Amino acid sequence: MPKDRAPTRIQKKNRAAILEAALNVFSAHGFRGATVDQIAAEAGLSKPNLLYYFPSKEAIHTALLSGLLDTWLAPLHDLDENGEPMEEILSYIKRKLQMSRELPRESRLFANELVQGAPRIHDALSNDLKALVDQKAAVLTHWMNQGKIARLHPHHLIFSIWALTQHYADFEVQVRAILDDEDPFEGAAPFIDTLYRKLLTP
Amino acid sequence: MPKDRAPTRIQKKNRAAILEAALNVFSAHGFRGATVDQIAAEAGLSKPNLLYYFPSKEAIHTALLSGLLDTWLAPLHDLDENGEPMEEILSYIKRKLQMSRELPRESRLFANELVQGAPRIHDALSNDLKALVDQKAAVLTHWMNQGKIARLHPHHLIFSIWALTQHYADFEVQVRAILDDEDPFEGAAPFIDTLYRKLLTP
DNA sequence: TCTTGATTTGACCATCTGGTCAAACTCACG
DNA sequence: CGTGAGTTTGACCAGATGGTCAAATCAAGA
Repeated sequence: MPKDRAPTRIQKKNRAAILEAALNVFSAHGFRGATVDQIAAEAGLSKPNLLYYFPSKEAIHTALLSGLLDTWLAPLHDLDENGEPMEEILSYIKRKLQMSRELPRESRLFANELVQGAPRIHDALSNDLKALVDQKAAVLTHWMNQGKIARLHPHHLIFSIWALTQHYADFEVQVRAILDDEDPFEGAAPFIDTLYRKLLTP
Repeated sequence: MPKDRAPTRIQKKNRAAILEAALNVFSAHGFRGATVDQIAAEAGLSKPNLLYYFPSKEAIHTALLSGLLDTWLAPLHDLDENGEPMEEILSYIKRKLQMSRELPRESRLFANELVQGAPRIHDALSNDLKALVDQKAAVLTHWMNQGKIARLHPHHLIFSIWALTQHYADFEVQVRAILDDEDPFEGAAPFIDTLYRKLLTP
């Protein structure tokens, strides 16, 4: 294993290749379903070589998850309490859906983890995530009190946005099996926009 | 393996115990994450004894999935084209949410399968499921044409119902991590009801 | 009770999988 | 160049896992 000096050119390249490969494999098969050989092959490395960069399969998975958590929560983080309520929320939803479209592997990575009880990120959920959600829920409540948006349970409002947007990435096969040729996101975007416009109008 | 006569008392009991145990294990760990030993232990059988009733791990999984698919789709199947539109849809949603509450393992079993690309039920999706959804989508369209409910993309309307209701079962850990003590379904039911009332009112 | 098919099990096997290690090879830099 | 750190690999290992099998045990009808 490399010492903890500044990473060399090769280290940067290989670490990145490993994480990229791991994202493919973990998101498609879950933690248990992924094999180190598979990840190594996809990264263009031998298994021992891969384990030269990460001490274990678990370490790769952890690195991936924690590295992506911020990205994943960025849209919610960006919800601005000083902005125009309806506009802020609809733009949050738009960014969230965009994310499902552009980063479906990331979505499925988290989905896999969550469906199985989130054994490896339970802490992040009840600490970082909960704190962020509670804070934004307070903003929503404030807007409701001002009469800017309809009064609803703020947490469930956030859950509904997650559910609706991530559904298209997480259960893409199902959606595609039902929508023959149609691009799922093409129809989803206006549908979801309409939905929340109606729902949030006081 | 037992001959294909009428199943004996013992066969019935053990097959049922195996499927029940398999539901626990597969829904919690996914196909690859589940082990035959684990299922056998949970069913109170030895591994060879379990494999006396089902020829393979795969066979148990298949039997489970196909045995539960009907149950899973029953609420949608029951959507009555001759009923009162708004009432029919809201009652479908209610039953679907009830199902997530009472059968979360089943929900997660399918979720696990879907997130990973549904390798084992792809056919059922593009045949049985698609046919059912297309048929019910036509009913929704008819209601929209009659002006009984707001005009929306019928397929996405159905997807949204699935997303919102199943979210509470599939990602229960996440929901519970954020809602401290609160029963998730307690708040979800009125929220979702309000949402669709507003959305569907023409 | 006796017989026969149903049920159960301990022992076993091949394969897969995460991980190790020493030896070989490469690269950057003095 | 030469050299030492960084990188790569073939061979290997231990444990887990899906599955097999012959022998033992059990259940129920004649």
